[in-house]
Amino acid sequence: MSILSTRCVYALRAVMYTALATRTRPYASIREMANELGMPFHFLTKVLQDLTRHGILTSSRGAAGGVAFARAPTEISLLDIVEIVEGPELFTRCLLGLKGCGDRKPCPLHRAWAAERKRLKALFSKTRLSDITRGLMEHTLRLTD
Amino acid sequence: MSILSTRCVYALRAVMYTALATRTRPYASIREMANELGMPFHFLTKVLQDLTRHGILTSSRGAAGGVAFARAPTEISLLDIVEIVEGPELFTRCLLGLKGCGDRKPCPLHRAWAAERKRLKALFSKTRLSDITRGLMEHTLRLTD
DNA sequence: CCTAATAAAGACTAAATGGTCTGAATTGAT
DNA sequence: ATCAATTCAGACCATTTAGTCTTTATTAGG
Repeated sequence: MSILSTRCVYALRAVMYTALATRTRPYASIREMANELGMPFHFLTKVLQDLTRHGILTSSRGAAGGVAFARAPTEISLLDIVEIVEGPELFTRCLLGLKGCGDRKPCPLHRAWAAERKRLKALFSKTRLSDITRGLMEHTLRLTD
Repeated sequence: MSILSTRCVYALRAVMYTALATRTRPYASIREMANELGMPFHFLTKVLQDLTRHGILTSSRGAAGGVAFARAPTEISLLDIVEIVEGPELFTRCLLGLKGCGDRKPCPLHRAWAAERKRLKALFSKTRLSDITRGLMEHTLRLTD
């Protein structure tokens, strides 16, 4: 799809949606979220359960249930999400998958990639959900096609 | 594996190997390449056939056969390889896969990602095979674990 | 206490990706 | 001409990822 798996993309868009939705009510409904964002409901459910198990979200069953943040949204970075879904090494590993690739005995792309992955990682770690929420409320940002 | 598919990683490492091997003989043997680089032979064959069909490589069957470059290695960028294997939009599309994501009505990551993908694309397009070959000959670069 | 709405759990299917195998076509060397 | 080494072609299998379905446990509200 892109450089991220669809699981990961769903997770990111979903937490952004959750950040917006939980401003007006205690829990964001997964079914509603799936409809709004055009994602398969059951699949989204699994992705969010994963985030719940990892302490990003809490959930409530039953009527008016859904998911909310376990920690303050300002304390959750997009990197937290990506690392849970894609594994912790996306921005650490060699681009060519070589085991001992590093400054000594590098692969042909090591130098350039080492700088780039640092930037990429920073992109995700510096982005706060709270900033995104504001943009979504003002409709200057969007989460759907 | 990484942000690139294993097909793509194989393709990149293979052309780098080919650039090195064809300095001393007309064709690089695919079987030898598969052994040296630790890749499944038949799978690598397919990946290289793909590059042959797209005019990056030429091949020769029979004894002493193998693959060589169809164009001068200095005229082939790593981006050419990546775009053939991963499709032409890896560094163009929205990170969240949204259709009309752009400067007006952007997704929450658009601004940051637009800058980043440009860099990433540049990383691949600016890297010349010839530079890599030199490093490989001097053993300051490597293609295996 | 009931009931409807909801998330959790897990079995299952579908599609994409990675990998294997066999046989045919081609080539260089003997 | 023959033979061994090689790529090419395509069928096939395995693994991973994406997606579906059904059942159970839980919750709020009447």
